[in-house]
Amino acid sequence: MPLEIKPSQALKLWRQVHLDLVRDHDADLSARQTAILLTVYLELPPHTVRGLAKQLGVTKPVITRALDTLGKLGLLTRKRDEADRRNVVIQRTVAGALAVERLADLVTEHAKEIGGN
Amino acid sequence: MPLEIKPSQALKLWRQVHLDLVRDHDADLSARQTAILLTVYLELPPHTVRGLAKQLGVTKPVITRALDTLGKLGLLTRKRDEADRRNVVIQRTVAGALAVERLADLVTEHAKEIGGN
DNA sequence: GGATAATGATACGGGTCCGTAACGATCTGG
DNA sequence: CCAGATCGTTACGGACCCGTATCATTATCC
Repeated sequence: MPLEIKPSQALKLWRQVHLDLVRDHDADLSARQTAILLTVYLELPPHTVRGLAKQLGVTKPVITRALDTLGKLGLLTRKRDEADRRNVVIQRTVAGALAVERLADLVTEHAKEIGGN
Repeated sequence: MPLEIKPSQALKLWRQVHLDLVRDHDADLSARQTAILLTVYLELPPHTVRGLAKQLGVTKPVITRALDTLGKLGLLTRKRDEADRRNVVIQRTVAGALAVERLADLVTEHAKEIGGN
């Protein structure tokens, strides 16, 4: 059963969630950072810098910098891959999982409030 | 009829749309810019700097700068209010309407692709 | 008219991010 | 082994955004 959303509903939902994100200004993530965070938490590991760069269609330094920021926020960690020490594996954290969960709740809550058209 | 979305569906949807937004990197808006753009296009006019600042819970310079950027992108325009020349009225543009419409389509398309859990 | 208030814009010092290019570290294949 | 490829990071110059404070312009009210 596909998820049925009308364009007008989609826009209301998008606006309401973004308003909340702006107002709770402790979690001011850019679109790229959000995409990275959700990819790490939704897709199967392992996640590497190169793999993320390819998925997002951006260069590696972009990923490195985003990981710097997300790491500073405690939302994920980097670990050197001991099997191939050139690689860095991106791992989840408790704080990151909570942030993702909160985002999910934010979206579902606002979806409930949105009427029929 | 409220909109029913499960948390796991919400996250998938959020990720897919953000991935698309990152890949079409002509429209790299921050959360604040997105909130402003959607507010202008969804809520009834008139929109002022002060009003937007209050709705988003941020200071006026934040709005001014965001309007600078959004104006430079052609997504909206400013016009002096002739009735009270202290006010600036934020107005929609054709390009902005198209961008909003495209975002709506993006969300609805990805919603369709998302399965039942 | 003149003091006061309100509105949006600007100045400033600091931080973050960008894209390109280069770099050190590590693996691989002959 | 050693040249070459691969991986993630860093350097650099430039652009953008932040928050606070201040500014110029305009309206209001006595």
